[in-house]
Amino acid sequence: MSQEFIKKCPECGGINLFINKDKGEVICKDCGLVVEEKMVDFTQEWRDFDSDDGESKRRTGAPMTYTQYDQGLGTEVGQKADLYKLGSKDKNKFFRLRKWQYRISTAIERNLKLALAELKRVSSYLKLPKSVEEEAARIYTLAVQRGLVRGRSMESVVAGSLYAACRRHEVPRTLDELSEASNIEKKEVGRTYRFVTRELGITILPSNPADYIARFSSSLRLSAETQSKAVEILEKAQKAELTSGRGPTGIAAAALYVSALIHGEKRTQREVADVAGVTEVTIRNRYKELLEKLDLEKDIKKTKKKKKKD
DNA sequence: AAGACGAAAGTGGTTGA
DNA sequence: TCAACAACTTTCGTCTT
Repeated sequence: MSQEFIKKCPECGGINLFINKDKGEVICKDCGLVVEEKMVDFTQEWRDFDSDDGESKRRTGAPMTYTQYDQGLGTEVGQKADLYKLGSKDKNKFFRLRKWQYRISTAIERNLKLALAELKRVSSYLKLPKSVEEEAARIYTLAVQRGLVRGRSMESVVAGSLYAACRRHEVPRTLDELSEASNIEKKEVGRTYRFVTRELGITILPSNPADYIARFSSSLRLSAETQSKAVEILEKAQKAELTSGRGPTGIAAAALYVSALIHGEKRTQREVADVAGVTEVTIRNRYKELLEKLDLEKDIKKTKKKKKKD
């Protein structure tokens, strides 16, 4: 196992790293950056196969999960059915405990319970993988704990968390898609997304146009060659610095459009624009840039000539 | 007739004073 | 907080297939 230990804070270079094993986080004491989340638990895992007291060292149980509002570990203080066993002294104690437990749990847990139901709904609507759903739930849980939901609607924070989780796992859905699935305005999703990621110190890698290709390509029913050609074009485009600052979907759409032309699988600009959620004009602009900088015109002409022969 | 192209004006978000 | 700005959209007229 080659697990690299982080010794310096990548943000400020400080060496005052605080390791919180319970939360699985490493936090820089100097600048507050969350250096590493969900780190591996390095404490000794006790395994004991053949001694008599092995039972007590075994760790079992259902896997812990963030999509369960109490992470599947909730405790209920007593059931009414137990009451008949207790004397009056114990009954008092019982009620005090129950009240106490009720107080501490309500606010946050009730919120989580509702929110995670919504999260699951949206997630399944978008057919997101389980890992993304988990990540989103984790992000949302953190957000609630830090009181970031105050003043925002629960749904919008859910949508923001999901969007962030998608980005982190490189299974990008567009803001439009999230907006549609969650019934939250696009700009609101974007706003809470930015807010949540900033407040939680989640590093956001700029989304890569190539990640969109596969999905767009399949909804346009393009061949695998066209798809890989599009990725190829994208790589060249990135080297020519055509991608920075532009919307990733527009670039992906244009690359796919060109690639389709080259392989004689023509799609109209409108068709491509629709699946990518951009306008024809944007595709045209990107398309024009691609032709100019990447010298692709000859490839297109080739396929045109071929067609004439047929 | 449908699609491609381009110009011009409008929109929402970022940035820097 | 405001203005400048870039990316993107909307709309519309013209050209091409």
